[in-house]
Amino acid sequence: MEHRLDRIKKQLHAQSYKLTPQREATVKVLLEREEDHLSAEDIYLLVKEKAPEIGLATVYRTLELLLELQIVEKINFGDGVSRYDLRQEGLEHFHHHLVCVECGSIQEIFENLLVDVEKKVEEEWGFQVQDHRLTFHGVCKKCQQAKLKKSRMTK
Amino acid sequence: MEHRLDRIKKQLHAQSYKLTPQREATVKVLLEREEDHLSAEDIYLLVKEKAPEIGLATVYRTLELLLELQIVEKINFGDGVSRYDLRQEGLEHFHHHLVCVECGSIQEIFENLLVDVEKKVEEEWGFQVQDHRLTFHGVCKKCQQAKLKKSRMTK
DNA sequence: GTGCCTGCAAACTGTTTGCAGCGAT
DNA sequence: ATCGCTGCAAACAGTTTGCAGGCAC
Repeated sequence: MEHRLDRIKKQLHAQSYKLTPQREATVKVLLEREEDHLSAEDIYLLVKEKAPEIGLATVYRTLELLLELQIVEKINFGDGVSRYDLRQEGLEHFHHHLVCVECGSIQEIFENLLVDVEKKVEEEWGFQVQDHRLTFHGVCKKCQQAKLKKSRMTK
Repeated sequence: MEHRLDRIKKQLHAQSYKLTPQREATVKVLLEREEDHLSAEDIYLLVKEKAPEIGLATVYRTLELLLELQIVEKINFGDGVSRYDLRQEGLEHFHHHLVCVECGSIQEIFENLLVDVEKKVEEEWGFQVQDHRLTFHGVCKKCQQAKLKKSRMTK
């Protein structure tokens, strides 16, 4: 965990930005809650626990900065809120998401499922792909099992 | 074009909603500008040309209704605005988008490129897919050619 | 008259901006 | 002394809501 923070620190310095206490607290929250797809507000509240004097605007500015440095990605699952997701180190493509319509959980897929699809898009549509966003909406394993159980009970 | 309007009218009636003049004007705009990925504001301005007395709130309410009836889809390309896209009749899956980072154009792909991918997701992750969102960001054919031309000129 | 639908204005939510102050160099 | 960074408050943009009136049945 620490090494990732260090690497981010270096990335910032390389572009002559500083890793201020507020920025560090924000990055730490992102690292700790990596799987969580937090909104800016969520992050703000969590950062406040570490650094109570921080302002929401600072969180937004930090996130914008991290976005610019490609450390995080901004995603939008359809509710009006932007969520922030750490990019995987050493993974050139953006990972996919499985959003459960029952329980709202969000699972991540790091395997690149789109290699063939991208090839096809480049060949058949002449479109030079740089990045992608892929989200599936449906029912997660857990909720399927829960539903099954329920239907057996009512039988 | 008329037949699609008729069909939508029937869909509304089936759920005991009325196709009021305002709703009709809104749907007509959506049909006429089908390829355009309009925002609510865009739609509002276009509808105003047909029905100047309409209010923005009505447009929002109509779009919400159409969303509920699965006639349109709400999409978000990352700028803060929701855009509305007519679903293709007789196409069960939601179509894909190619967003050009150079010129901002948005191209649609109606072919379902995700059949194999969805199968894999169901099998390997146990996730029961209902719908998907796939967007590619990159450079469209036109802009690639324009860039090529430019680079030849500077040679 | 009942109930759906509308326009308007106000409210709300998430995000951005302006500004004065602070702290490190 | 400069300059980047911060907190606060105000501004802003997109969307939603409350409400009184209107229209169709």
